[in-house]
Amino acid sequence: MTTQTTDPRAIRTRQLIIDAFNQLIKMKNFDQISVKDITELATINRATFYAHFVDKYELLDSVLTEQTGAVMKTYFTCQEQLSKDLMKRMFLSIVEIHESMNTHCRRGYNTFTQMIEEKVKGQLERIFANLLHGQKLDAIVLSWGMYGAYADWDIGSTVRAEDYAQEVAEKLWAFVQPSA
Amino acid sequence: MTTQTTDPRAIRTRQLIIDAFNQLIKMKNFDQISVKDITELATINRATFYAHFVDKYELLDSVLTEQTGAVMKTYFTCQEQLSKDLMKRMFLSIVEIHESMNTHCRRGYNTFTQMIEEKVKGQLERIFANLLHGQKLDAIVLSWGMYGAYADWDIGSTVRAEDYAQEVAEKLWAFVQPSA
DNA sequence: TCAAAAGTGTTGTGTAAGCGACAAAATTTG
DNA sequence: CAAATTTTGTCGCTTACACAACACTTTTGA
Repeated sequence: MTTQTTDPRAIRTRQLIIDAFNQLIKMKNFDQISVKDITELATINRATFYAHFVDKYELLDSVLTEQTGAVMKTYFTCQEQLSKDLMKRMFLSIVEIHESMNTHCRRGYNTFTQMIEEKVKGQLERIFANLLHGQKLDAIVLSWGMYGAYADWDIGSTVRAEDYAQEVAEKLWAFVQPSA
Repeated sequence: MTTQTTDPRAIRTRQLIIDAFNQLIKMKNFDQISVKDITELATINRATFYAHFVDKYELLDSVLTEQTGAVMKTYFTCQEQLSKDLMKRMFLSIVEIHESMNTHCRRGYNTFTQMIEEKVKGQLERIFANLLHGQKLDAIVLSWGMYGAYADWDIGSTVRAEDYAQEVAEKLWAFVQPSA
């Protein structure tokens, strides 16, 4: 939860930076994009960039957060009850996050996977913790477990994502409901 | 020739205002568009609007100038030599200016025709004066004559614009080259 | 290999734009 | 018609951004 300005100038400028970055990342590797490139495309002053982000790595970080969050939002809301179906959709959202990142940043996808993993696990953990009313350890196990399952599926599973998601949801559900 | 800022902030803001206005003019009559509407859609402060334009009438004026100029640019450049063909294209540009205005602002087109006439005649006069190296009276006669021809054609001519343009060009050419 | 060029991050100063408030039109409504 | 509401310009104050200059690091290429 960063400060979050309401000043329309700051909002516009931030968006200009993000838009410019998203354009550049389609064509270049992350490490061959300079802050100068970004600010020139965004038609803002370089000094202004540093008023919004400490460096391009923080920019990347916040873009990834935004992207992953946006995809998740299309699969589920944080207000839902925990359920097998919710878990299934959480898994499927991970699949789509990677797919969209892969097509969006073709060039540098591999260099981002580590960051994406951290982002996604972090967000999943927060959501689980929220739904389980603060059972921190459970939330950690679930988020890591789910992401691990995804990573395994990604390596070379031949099963359809849908089916695998179902299986994962069953397993994790059993974990949170050991009674049944 | 207004001051013309190079400050990217001012350029962006001006564009935001113009874009917002162009959106609104598609849906509302000019006189039911308030400055407040424009600034809200443009997400700028109302006070800022008045730093760029004295009122919405000046905004309209400069938008019309821009639009007519943009269309003309697609038909000819100010660097050309005066020729029958150039005159023909000048005439055709008038036709297109009215067509595009008509489809663009459906609602309030009629209220603008007077302003468009003044803009177009003014621009044509400047171009003619430039090409004729400052024969002011010739330039006036030519611009009024050409626009008058357009107005007449517009009322109810059944001739194709192309053909009429050819005719007009011949006539005006004879005027500037009385020797032939 | 080393000089030129390009990029980084920071700072001070000036300016464009945001914001709230205001009185004075202009519009709407009862 | 008058009261209520909206719109209009304007003003003082604050903030976000532009710009130029800076020392510094990294990349480039002759």
